[in-house]
Amino acid sequence: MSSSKQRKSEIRAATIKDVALEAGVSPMTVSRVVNRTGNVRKATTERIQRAIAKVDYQPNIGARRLSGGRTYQLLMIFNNPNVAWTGELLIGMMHACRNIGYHLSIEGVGDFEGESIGTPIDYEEIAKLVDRSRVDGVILPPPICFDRRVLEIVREKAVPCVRIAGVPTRDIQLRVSIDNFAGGYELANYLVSIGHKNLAIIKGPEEFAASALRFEGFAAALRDHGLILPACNIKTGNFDFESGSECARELLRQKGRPTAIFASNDEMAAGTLSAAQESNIRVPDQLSVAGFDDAPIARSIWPKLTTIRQPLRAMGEKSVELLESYIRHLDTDTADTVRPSVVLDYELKVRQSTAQCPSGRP
Amino acid sequence: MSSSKQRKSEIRAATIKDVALEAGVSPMTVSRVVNRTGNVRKATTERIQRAIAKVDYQPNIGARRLSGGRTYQLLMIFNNPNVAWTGELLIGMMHACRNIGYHLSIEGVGDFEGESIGTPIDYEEIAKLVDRSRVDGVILPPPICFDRRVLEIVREKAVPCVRIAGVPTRDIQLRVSIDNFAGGYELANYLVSIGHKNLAIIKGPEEFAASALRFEGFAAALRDHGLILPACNIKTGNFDFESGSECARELLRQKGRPTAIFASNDEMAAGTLSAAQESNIRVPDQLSVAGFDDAPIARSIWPKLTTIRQPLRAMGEKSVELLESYIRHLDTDTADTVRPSVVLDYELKVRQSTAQCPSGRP
DNA sequence: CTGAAAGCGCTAACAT
DNA sequence: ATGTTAGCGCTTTCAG
Repeated sequence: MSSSKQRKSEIRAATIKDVALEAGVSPMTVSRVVNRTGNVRKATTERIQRAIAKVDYQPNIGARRLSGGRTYQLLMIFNNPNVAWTGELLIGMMHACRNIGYHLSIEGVGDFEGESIGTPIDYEEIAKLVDRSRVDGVILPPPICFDRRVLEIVREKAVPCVRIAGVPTRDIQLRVSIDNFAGGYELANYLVSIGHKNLAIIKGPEEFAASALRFEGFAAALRDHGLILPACNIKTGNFDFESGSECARELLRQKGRPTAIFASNDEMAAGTLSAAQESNIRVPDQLSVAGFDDAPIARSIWPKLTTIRQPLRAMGEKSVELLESYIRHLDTDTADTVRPSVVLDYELKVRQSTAQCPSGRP
Repeated sequence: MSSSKQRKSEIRAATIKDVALEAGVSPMTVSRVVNRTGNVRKATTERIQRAIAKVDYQPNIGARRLSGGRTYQLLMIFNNPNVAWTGELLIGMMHACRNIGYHLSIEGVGDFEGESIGTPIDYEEIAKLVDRSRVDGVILPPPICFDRRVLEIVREKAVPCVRIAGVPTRDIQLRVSIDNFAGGYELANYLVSIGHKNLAIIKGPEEFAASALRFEGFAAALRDHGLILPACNIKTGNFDFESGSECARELLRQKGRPTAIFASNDEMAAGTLSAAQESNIRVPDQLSVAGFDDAPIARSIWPKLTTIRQPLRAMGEKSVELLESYIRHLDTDTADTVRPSVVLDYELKVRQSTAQCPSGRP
């Protein structure tokens, strides 16, 4: 009377025995091939691989975790209330997990019911989470991946960990990111190329390494063009809509107000647009606004945002792949063959929120 | 040399045997309690439950799926490119899954790389997915839950299934939703209460049952107030930003243009705002705009959207709980004790995109 | 380089 | 109402 028995299309899935029979070897040898544990003759390996394809074998994850030391389970811990952003990563991760036979669980920490980033983190909760969940590895997206205490906890527990964004640290090597500095640089370069000379930036929170890099790239480009970035044109927001519009209001209130504002992410760029509209400043005619991320919101507002696109899904996939290969190499003794840091390509997306600098202005 | 053995805090997790020992019963009796399979004396049950708490026992899902008929795995199939929206559901689902000891996998079908809803569905792909993944149950959020062919496939495979939104059907009973009719009604009622008489609606795609209900509720409220809804004030969009602005442009181009527009979801409402801004129509002074969902975007644009809030996370949670209880009752013979349809509360959120109807206009 | 034996934690089926 | 037995599919360990 079990539920699964009531399913009509019940066909027994192929097991390791089926493959062994098909290839004329023992299950153990098949296991070695599947787990790439080496020490199998090439000819045998190929024969087994053909057999695997033929019977459409997929290892039973339940059996694996029962016998082996691994749990075949990864955990993503997140505290970013921007679900659209995190969701894009998540889709990539789940996709990669399916491909490599892993499960993914996710845990939200802190108050991500609200919209604002940076609510306090309960460190004990995280420690417990990592202990209890008994996962093979942990994935940390921003902003939690910038938190030193969290990184410490992960190091103490000695659980393999990959970070999305962030900068390399001594303890936690695995990392997937784009080149945030170059992204900031390219964006500034573009804004200058269309005539802007009086530029402003809304930085992200100080703790975000990615945010600092975007700022540095931006500033470097202005320097290289012989432009100055006055302190009054540098604001610091919180990566959310409210802080973006807050900072923009301050910038737009100034006498010689900037002709272009770079908000360090799309949410704050949306806030900037909002502030401009409140003040009847027309974008892009009177003001150019650019964001960073190419989050869904970049295309769901008017005007659509010029932005630097991060390949979030690809980053999610890569993070899982990287982590898994690291975990796998831990068991053999070739851990050092894993390249710890993967940097993916960004892309400048020019849309309607930026335009040639209105002539007649400095 | 296994990776897990290198973890410092390695403490063997409690097994069913530990519980049995602690409670002075056999593992089998513990199993019966854990799985609520009945036929255990109340006193014994309580003793076992205390033991479970004491040793902090959590069933090993791997062992469970290996021995039992169940896979303890659910599958969400989605084709909605709006990741923010689907992501909210997902968070709720994952949360519930963790609580009940299930795993969740997700599969995107169709081209959800793009932004537009309603790309063609590959039915064979779905059939294969359900076959291959061998899950205990399937969760279908909109819009895929409105697709008749998909529902047919699920019925043929006889796999338990819960739908988010949608209307009851003969074959697939399990369903979580809000009262879309009432939501549409309440929103229209509110708009009329603040003086609007010339109202327009942008409907969602015809196939979406939820969309049709919102429309009917909206229309009913107008009728009840003695107002008419002329055909020229009814447009049909695609639940995305582009179609929303497209429809709004048409509405605003008209002679006696409406003073309030209800877009059937927030994405289309955002598009409506965009169209208004293009035409220099000030919202909410000259035009009120309302959406539906309270998706994240409702609070990331200016002016913030008046909308009907759907409790998406709660809906995600409920869908998993409902499905699991159904699956569990399949094994015993009390399937009919599961209430198939759960209707959660919506909430009218009044924000800045709506205002008193400008007097002097009809 | 390959195989045989044992057991992971749990539950179905069969006792009692 | 409770206990016993067997086995799920895989990997670890130990033998060749």
